[in-house]
Amino acid sequence: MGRVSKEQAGKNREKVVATASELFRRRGIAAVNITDIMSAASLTHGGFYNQFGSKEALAAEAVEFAFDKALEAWRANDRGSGRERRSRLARLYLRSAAPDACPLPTLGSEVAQSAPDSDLRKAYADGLTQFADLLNRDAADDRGLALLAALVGARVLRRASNDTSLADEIDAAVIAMSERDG
Amino acid sequence: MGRVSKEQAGKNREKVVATASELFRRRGIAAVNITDIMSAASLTHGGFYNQFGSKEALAAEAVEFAFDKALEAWRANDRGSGRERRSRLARLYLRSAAPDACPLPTLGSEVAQSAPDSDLRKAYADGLTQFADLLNRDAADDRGLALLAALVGARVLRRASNDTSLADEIDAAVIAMSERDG
DNA sequence: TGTACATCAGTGAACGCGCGTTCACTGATGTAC
DNA sequence: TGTACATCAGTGAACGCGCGTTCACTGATGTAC
Repeated sequence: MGRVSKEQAGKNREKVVATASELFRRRGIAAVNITDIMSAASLTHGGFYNQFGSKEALAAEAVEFAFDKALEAWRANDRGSGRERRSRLARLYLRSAAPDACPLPTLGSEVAQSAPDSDLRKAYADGLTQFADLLNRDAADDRGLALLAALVGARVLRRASNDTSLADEIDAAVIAMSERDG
Repeated sequence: MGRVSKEQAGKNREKVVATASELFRRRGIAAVNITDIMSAASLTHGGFYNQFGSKEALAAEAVEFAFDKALEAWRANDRGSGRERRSRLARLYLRSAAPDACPLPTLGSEVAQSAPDSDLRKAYADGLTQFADLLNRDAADDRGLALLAALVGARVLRRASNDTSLADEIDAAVIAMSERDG
């Protein structure tokens, strides 16, 4: 194919990050290989190391990207205050599908396995802080933090079980909590 | 070493399951290899397939074992009712360390990647149902389910972030919720 | 109860596959004159 | 503005390592007589 314009190369790079971000959120980091990512971005795997230092470096970027998208969706729906605000955000969170989904539940355990000072871990911790701040912003106590934990847990449990009806019950219970507990 | 008595072989098998159960809860399934498990149980890796069909088969058994241990700890502390009962169980849950810890947060995403009809998934789903039933037992509504989600989320987030103080805050918020929300 | 043989738990080396990473190569882009 | 050369994004084959799994072997246990 030969060399490609700088502009095109930049676009390709962005596409790889966005693609990886979605694949990682859907299937986890370890379960997705470089070839998967590159071919989903319409490239071949060999060129990967022209753009990224390693798979983990890409993972860190992809996680940052994922948080940006997820937080963006939250900010776009950030109206009102207190209980009403939290329950709107909770509903949004539990409904959002892969491309907009939050990486907190999906990638938690893989991040837990990465080195304590890795960029991946930093990206995750940073995203967590932003979510926590946003959700807890207008609470006198820590209701927002408890809700965040419940949201993350609800998604973890839904993904792992194939019992959709129990997962639906859990979601409903978390939303009910957000409406009650204000 | 030569053949070993049936009784000893049985003990060895149990030890492998118990060891694997702890290692998996601590580090996840993929991050622990057969050699790790067998040598932690004072055996060599070659004998593994005398006792187990595959790593995943062991994982399913180890997860069952883990749920048994975790549920046992809960049942031993199951007193009172309503809000008070739930908050006691919540405290216990958030404090328990690896050998007694619940597999729900740690193994969620690896289970999510396993085949829909795998024994691993069944073991996980079964454990989830038991936890849900137990915690939600005496609630008129689904408060127990919301709390379970929050407990799982709190542990996922603690493991993934190295920000201990935020994790502590989240735990406190979940406990506060369990005390308030009764 | 003792003896000969079969079984099979455990050992350690080896196999094979998947995957992250490297490398020689291509040819269009970017640059120097 | 055109031409010659250098650069480097992308390609596809190959490398090397880790790990699940297999296998030939050992020798104590279990069993048949």
